[in-house]
Amino acid sequence: MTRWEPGAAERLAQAALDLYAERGFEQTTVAEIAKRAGLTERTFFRHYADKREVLFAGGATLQEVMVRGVLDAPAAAAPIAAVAAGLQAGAEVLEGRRDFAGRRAAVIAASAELQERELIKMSTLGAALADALRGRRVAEPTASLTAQAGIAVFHVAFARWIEEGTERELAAIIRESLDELKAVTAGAR
Amino acid sequence: MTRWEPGAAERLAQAALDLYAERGFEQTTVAEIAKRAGLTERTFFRHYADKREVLFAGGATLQEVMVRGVLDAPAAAAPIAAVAAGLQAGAEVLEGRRDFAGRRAAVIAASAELQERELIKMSTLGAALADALRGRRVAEPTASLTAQAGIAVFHVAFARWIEEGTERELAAIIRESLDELKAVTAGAR
DNA sequence: CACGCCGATGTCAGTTACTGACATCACAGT
DNA sequence: ACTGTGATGTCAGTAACTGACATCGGCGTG
Repeated sequence: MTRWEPGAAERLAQAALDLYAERGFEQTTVAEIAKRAGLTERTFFRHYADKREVLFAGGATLQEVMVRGVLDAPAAAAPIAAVAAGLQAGAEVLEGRRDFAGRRAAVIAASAELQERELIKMSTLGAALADALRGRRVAEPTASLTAQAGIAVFHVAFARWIEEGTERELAAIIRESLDELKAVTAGAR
Repeated sequence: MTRWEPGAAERLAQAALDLYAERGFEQTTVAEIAKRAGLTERTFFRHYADKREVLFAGGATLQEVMVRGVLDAPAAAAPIAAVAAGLQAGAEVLEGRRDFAGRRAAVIAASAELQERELIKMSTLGAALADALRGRRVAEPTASLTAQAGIAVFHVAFARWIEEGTERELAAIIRESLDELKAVTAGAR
């Protein structure tokens, strides 16, 4: 007989996503989330640093996968190609969870506060990708600019993936967006 | 005899920047800021929506100037060139306030919460630039990607401008960073 | 098997960001 | 003089978050 049901963090995350979707992020109190998960408010904050983080905790995994993808790209690959490889690796992780990703994205889109957190996560990811590029002996500012461009591509592609009702794969949309970026910047200056 | 000293918003902003710099953002309470400005906490929130916004209220002006710069670029200019014109217009506004910008940047760099707010302001700026491009009949996704790239360039250039102790002009650093972006993406795919 | 430590949770009190409702009073216009 | 208005003050309240301490099953150790 266990003293508590296992999976407290998962129950909290599920309850939070449901409540945020039902009545909005600002209108949901942490006490309500905890109650629905069968726990107390204090326990919520032991698992998640704040009310927003419950939606973003999974992002660390995605970042690790992408960084590995960049590092494992062929040594001869150009910086932008290495980043592309990282994005593709990340896309594989997401590929099976489109409806979860969509529900989560809708909740975030409805709250300015959550958008702030999303942006800083993206920025952290960009920094991690830049770091990976430097690990491949790419110099600054090429590393940072390339990583930023990669993030922009991912952002645009992810939004399209969620928006399109179709079965089109995220990986394909990323390739397409990258081509578009190339076309845009070709005429620079 | 006036009932209150004028310039309440400015006094609050000054007091906030000073205190954030002295002891850090999280360690400063709104009550302390208000007291130093000779006002009450409630009045602080009448001028600024929250504790962070006091550092970002001026950003609206910068955005307007940049948007105008994009719209006023020659009709023949390519999207990326129009964005570049907008960034240059923004640079002019900042050019005279390097030490203020530096102090503010240092405070923001020391706080994750403030970085979140900074990022969303940058994102809003990016959206506004994309909108301006669409006003120039640039189609999606070119408009968004170009604007994003412009933001990335501005971000990198601004950081360098603050970091370098020299008298080098922000405008010049922006031109240089833009050239680097062009070089990076030229090899894409 | 008894003991004792550990880790996840609960309980409780406190701080602080932020909000709504209402009061005050110099100033401006009439 | 009379009155409306706007910027501020006062006060009470909600909810995010934190620190300190209590609880008690499970697990390793002797």
